[in-house]
Amino acid sequence: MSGLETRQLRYFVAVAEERHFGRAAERLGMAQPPLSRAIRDLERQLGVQLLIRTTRQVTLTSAGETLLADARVALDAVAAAEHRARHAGRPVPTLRLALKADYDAGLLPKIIDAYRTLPVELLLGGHGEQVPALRDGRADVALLPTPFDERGLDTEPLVTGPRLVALAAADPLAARTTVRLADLAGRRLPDGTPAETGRTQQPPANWRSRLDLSQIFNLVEVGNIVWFLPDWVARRFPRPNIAYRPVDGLEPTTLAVAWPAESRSPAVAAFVRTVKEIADTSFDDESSAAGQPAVR
Amino acid sequence: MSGLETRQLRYFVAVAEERHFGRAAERLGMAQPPLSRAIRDLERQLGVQLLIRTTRQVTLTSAGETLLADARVALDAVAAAEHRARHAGRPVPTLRLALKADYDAGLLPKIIDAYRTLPVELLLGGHGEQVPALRDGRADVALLPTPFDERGLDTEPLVTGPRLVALAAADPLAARTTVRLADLAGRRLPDGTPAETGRTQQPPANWRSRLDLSQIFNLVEVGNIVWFLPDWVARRFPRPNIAYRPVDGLEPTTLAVAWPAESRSPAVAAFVRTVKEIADTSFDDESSAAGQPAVR
DNA sequence: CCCGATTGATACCCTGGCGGTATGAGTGGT
DNA sequence: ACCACTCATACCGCCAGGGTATCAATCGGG
Repeated sequence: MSGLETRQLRYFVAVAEERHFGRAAERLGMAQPPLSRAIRDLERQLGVQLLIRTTRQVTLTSAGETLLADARVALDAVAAAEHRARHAGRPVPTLRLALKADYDAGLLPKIIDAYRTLPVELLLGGHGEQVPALRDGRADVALLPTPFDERGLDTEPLVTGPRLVALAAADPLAARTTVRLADLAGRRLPDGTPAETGRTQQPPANWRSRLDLSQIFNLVEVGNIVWFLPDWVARRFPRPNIAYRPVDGLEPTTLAVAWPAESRSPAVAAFVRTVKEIADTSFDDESSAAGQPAVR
Repeated sequence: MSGLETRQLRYFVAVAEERHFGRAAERLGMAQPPLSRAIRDLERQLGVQLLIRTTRQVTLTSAGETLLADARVALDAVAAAEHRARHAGRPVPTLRLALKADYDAGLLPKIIDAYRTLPVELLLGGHGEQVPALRDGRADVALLPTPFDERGLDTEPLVTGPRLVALAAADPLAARTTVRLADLAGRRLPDGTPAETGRTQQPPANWRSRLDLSQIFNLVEVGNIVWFLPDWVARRFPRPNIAYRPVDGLEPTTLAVAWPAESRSPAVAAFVRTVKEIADTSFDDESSAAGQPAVR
C-alpha cells in the first residue's frame, strides 16, 4: 500500500543480477533466508511474480526484467539525492568534474585556468566510471570519450579523432601507414584479449583497468602487446619506441562533456560554455584532428 | 552508511513542502515527535543541515532546497519502478495513454483505430496530471498541450494552433474578429479568477478543474464567464450560442505526444509513429490550423 | 511585561518488522 | 540411489521506528 523502500529495490537488484539468492545475500552482507523472504514479500506487495526459482537456477520474468531496469534508475536517483545533498552542505561549493586520467586531450589545464566560477574538484576514475558518477550524483559534469550510454545526460562534443593502435616501433606493422583489424592477429591487449577483436564491444562492466597509460606503454614497447586509443590522446604522448597507426574499421571517437540532463545549475552551464570555447579555439573549430595523419 | 530509504525522503519532502512539522506529520498519518526525530536523524546521516527551525517557522537551507528537488525526482523514479512492475505483471499487456478529456484534437478515434500493436488503456486526467502520470510510471505515453515541464520526457509536436477565447454569442466582444486580453476586463473564468490575466501562469499546482467542457460551455452561454482553449479544441465544438475569437497576446499552443525519455519500449515508439502520421495527414502536413481564421 | 498559544524538541515506552539460525524439501548430477 | 546444492519454512530475538506525555522557546496581545 504505502510504497516501495529502497532496501527492497537493493535486495531485488542484487538477486536479479546474481541470479542466485546465496551470492546475493553474501553481497548484501546478510543471510539467505531473510533475503528470500524479502523477495517473496516484495512479489506479494506488487502482486507480480518477478523471479522463477528452481532449485538449480533463478531466472527473471519479463516483469522482473522491467523492474530491474527501473530499479537501477530509481536507486541511482536516490543515491544522487544523497550525494548532492551531502555536497550542497559543504562550506565551500565546488564543481566536481569526473574524467579518465590522460583523456582530457590536453584541455584540462586550460579549463582549470579559464573556469573561475567555482573551484574544480577532480574525480579521476577508470574507464566507464564517469557515467555512473554523473548518474548517482558524485559528479556534476564529466569529460569522457564516446560512445557511452547517454540516457539521462546532456552532452556536447569537443574533439573528434580516429582511433589509433599503439604498436612497438619494432613491430613489422609499424612500417605500414595504416593497419586493418585483421592484421593485428597474434597481438594481445594488456588484459589478454586478442587484439583483432578491436574491443568493439565495451569491456565487461566489472572490468577495470588497473594500468595507467605509462604502464601500458611499457608493455607495448616490450612488444606483442598493443593498445587502442584516440589520436587526441596519442598526440600528447609521443614516444620513441612506440608507433601510432590509424586502424581501418574502427569508428572515430569524440571527447565530450556530459552532465545530468535535468541539471539547472548555472555553474555547470558556465563550465560547459567555457570548455566548449577552449576546445573550439584549441583545435581551431572543426575537428582539426579528424582526418589528419597520425602522430609520429 | 547504508544509503537513504524512501521513507526518509517522503518525510523530508512532506516537511519541506508544508514548512511545518505538525501539518507534515498529519499529512503522513503519524505523530509529530517521531517525524522530528526522523528529520534530525536524516540530517545527522547526511552530515548536512537541511532545515532552519525556529519555534515560529521552518525554512529550507540551500542544501535542503537541492535535496527537495532531487528527492522529488527520486520518489518519482521509485514510484515509476513500482507502477511499471505492477503493470508488466498483468496478463494482457496494454499501452496506457494519459490525456485530458476533449484535448485530443479529434485524433483519438483514428489513433485507437490505427494502432494495433497493443490494446490502448485511457487515463483521462485533469489539467496537469499527464506529466506526473508519465513520471511516476502510471502512463506509458501522453497527449497534452504545451507548455509543460519536459524534463525527463521526449516529445513530438502534432498540431499547433492559436488560443481562442470562448464568449457568449451575445457578448459585445463577439462582434469583433479579434480581442485583446485587456478587453476581457470584467469577465471571469469558471474558477473565479479575472479573465484578463489570460491565465498566463499555470493554475496553482493543487487546482483541479472539476468542470468538463460541456459544463463550462453552459456557464459561458449564460454570460460573463469566458474560457480559453486552443483552436484545435474549439473547432470540434461549434455551438450556436458561443463565439470563439483569437486573442492577441496569447501564445499559440501545440498538442504534443510525450513519453519518458529513457523509454526503450517498441510499443511506445510504434504509437508515436502512428500518432505522428495521423496528425500529419489529418492536418495535411504543416499546421493547417495555425494562422487560419477561428471557427465560427 | 507577563501570560497564553503555538510549535518543535526531549524522554520514555512498546510493538512489529527485519535479520539470524536451524532445518526441510525439491532437483539435478554422478 | 544418494549426495550436493539451493531455495523455502519455522522460529527466535532485537532494535528501529512510532506513540504519548511533557518541556522549552518564541511571539503576540492585553
